[in-house]
Amino acid sequence: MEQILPHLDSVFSIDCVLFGFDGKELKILLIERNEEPFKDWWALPGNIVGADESLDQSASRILYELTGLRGIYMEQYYAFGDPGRHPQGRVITLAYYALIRLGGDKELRPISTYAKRANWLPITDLPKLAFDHQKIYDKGLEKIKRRIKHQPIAFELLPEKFTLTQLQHVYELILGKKLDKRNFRKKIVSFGVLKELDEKQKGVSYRAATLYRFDKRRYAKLFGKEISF
Amino acid sequence: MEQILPHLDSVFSIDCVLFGFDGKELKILLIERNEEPFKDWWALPGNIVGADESLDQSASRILYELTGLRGIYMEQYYAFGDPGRHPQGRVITLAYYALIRLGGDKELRPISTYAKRANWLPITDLPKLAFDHQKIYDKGLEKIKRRIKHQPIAFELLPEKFTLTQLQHVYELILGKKLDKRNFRKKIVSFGVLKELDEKQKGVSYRAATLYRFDKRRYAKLFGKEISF
DNA sequence: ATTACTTAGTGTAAAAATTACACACTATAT
DNA sequence: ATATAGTGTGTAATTTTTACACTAAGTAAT
Repeated sequence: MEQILPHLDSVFSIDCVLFGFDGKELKILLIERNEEPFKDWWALPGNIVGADESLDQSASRILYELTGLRGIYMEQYYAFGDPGRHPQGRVITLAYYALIRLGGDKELRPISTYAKRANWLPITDLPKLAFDHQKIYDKGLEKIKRRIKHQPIAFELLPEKFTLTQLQHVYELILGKKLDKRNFRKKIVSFGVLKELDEKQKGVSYRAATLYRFDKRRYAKLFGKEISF
Repeated sequence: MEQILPHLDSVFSIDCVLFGFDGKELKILLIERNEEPFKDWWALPGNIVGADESLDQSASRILYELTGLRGIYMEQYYAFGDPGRHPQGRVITLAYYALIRLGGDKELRPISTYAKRANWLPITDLPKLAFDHQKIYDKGLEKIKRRIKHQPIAFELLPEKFTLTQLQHVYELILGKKLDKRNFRKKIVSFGVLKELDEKQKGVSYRAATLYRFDKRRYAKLFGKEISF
């Protein structure tokens, strides 16, 4: 990424678009840069790929260093490499996205040193981003919009046990449109990858909803068949 | 790519999976390597990204150098960068695919010098490939299988004027299954991106089929709506 | 205990899309 | 004229999608 600038002909980095969901809003993790260029700007977190790492390993390491999280579903989605994208030299960057549930049990570990601070900012109100990071983010959002229609990625944003209303909420946020409650339930249940639990939601001041869990086993068996929203 | 090996810490290259269609079979372009490592093996054509090129420009240049073709629909789809993928050092490569119609008017220009020869080989009978090129190819095929369901890429494999039977043939080859003729026609026509011409097929020894053309303008207007096979 | 409030949870009918399926037509070659 | 090979077309049954509104269940306040 951009915070370290060795004097090489070209640098290969990974930038991460970390989508977080706190139960209400979709957010992304941004850092405020402490160095030129783009000092004081917000930027996507990223880093340089290590010599002996695979790309996925590198992405996992970077995610870990920035958030303390492991075992997160993460996927590379596009390489950005315009010669002018970095003012100080050729930096080709590979973009990954990850989906993370926020709040709840463990708080995210504070971030590495190269930034003034890091913050989860709601995607509805993002600041101007450094470099071509707006473009990287845009493409990432586009990507998960498509992917959520065919892959069970929404569950990554939710706690292990969730209600159908919460799940619907995630779909609505990512797709950017309201869905019909009855039709949503009919369809999502018909995929057969949800396990209805005997438990109910707790701590709400109204009728508690049934909790569900994503059933990875049954999903694995479906392989080949396509989910389609 | 792999034929040139400057003594740098890491090298960034582009490899191309060029799918070609000759009216009968799906083929890909392979080169026979003339140098170690993997001397005499078949490999995907590729090259190193130039210092002042964007990634897409670089891919276009490489395609042009290898085939003499310009203006081909081409898209990056995955970066491969396992530390061990190249025996002589770290080479991160970005894979692009392109779809090309073979035969007909202009023959492909012969290939650069770094290979003994280049050949279009049917995908049903591929040799062992150098490096991790089998993996790159597999992922590329997977990619176009998905993409052909939502994007009008099949037309890139056909001449400008084509029959519905030829179009169906392309879909069947890529999807790897037979389709019903009447249903296929109903659906593909319903998308509204085909222009029926007044011309008929020529040179066949049976009833000549009507020719169609892909209507880019009407497709552009559809943007937002999804084609779905 | 009654009431007010808030979200959970459910069914159906109409419309649209998908599937399965077979034969007559047309051009050419002999 | 006849054989041949691929073109081009319609419909009925099934499945999927859409649109739509009320009762049930639990909590909170009185």
